Amino acid sequence: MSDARAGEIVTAARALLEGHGREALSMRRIADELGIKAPSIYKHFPDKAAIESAIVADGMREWGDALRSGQTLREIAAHHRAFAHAHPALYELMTDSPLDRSRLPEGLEAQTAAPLFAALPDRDLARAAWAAAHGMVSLELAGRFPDGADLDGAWAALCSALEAAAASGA
Amino acid sequence: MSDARAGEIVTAARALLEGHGREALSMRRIADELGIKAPSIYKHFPDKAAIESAIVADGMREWGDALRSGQTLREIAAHHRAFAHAHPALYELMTDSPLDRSRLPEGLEAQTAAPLFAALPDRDLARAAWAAAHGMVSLELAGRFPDGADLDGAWAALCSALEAAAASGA
DNA sequence: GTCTATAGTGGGATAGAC
DNA sequence: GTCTATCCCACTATAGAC
Repeated sequence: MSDARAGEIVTAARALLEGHGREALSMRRIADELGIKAPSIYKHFPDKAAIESAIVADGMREWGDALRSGQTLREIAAHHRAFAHAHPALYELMTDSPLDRSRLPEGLEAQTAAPLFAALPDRDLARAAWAAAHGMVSLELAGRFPDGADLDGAWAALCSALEAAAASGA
Repeated sequence: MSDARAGEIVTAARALLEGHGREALSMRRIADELGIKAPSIYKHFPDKAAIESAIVADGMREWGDALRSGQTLREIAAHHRAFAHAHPALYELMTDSPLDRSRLPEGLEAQTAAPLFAALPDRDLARAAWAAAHGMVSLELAGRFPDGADLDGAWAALCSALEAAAASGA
């Protein structure tokens, strides 16, 4: 499971996910991408979920890195947004179902969230901020805002509200 | 398409969606529920998407009704949350993909959103609030908050921040 | 570590008889 | 307006040969 081929499989799977969307993430297509047959993959991973978990783990590491490169709430929010837009299918895979924490490296989830809790020490407000940013991103990705909507304006309003709350509530 | 049978098909489809989740929403299972065969459905609807659109339209009407029964931002948020928890699979169907507005009654989307814009006249802030509430709900439904997380507290923090912003920004 | 062959399950949709 | 029969597609996964 940690042979070189396993890495190639995860890389191919992620390329498929990011390049052709979530429904392209099938054992057959992953195998095609590598010039092998689907059953061969099972010599390297027990099932499809294991491949997805490996992709999610990679994604969360990169996501955490992106968030860590900001200090203020606005910067963190901007990095969150940019990451999601750069990797929309990956972002959805990472967020739209329960994390299988047993298949993820210990502490990875906390490490990813750390920058937000550093910027917003109040737990309730931090969770609200994480949800708000996730909501903005997922509605954007789902194409649910009207065509002319000023999304930069909505992000700015959101950040202002959260910053004010953090300043007053501390 | 507006015969009595069509209504029964939508009702059965929705019951399946809400009772057994999204993957249960198949032409075969809808037909089973009505004691007919799948091909018969095509005499009433051109394709599966048409049935889904009918479900979404019904859901949006009910959702709008729920939101309209609140005046303050807190009440509207509480109704939004309650609606989503009462109809999780329906809520996801309504929010996780682009609206096919051509298959939806004219003005329905605006009617659903109206209560929020009434409570928060600032468009940017209103969109941020809608996104934030959606983010809270979808992370809740996806089981993405830690087990002990105080979600009522996060909702309260969110509403406080938005109310304060509305009061100061007006 | 790859293959072929296959099991088993599900899906949307159409043609044409009645 | 319902049926049977069917087509075509897709998928995860396993067994066993090489």
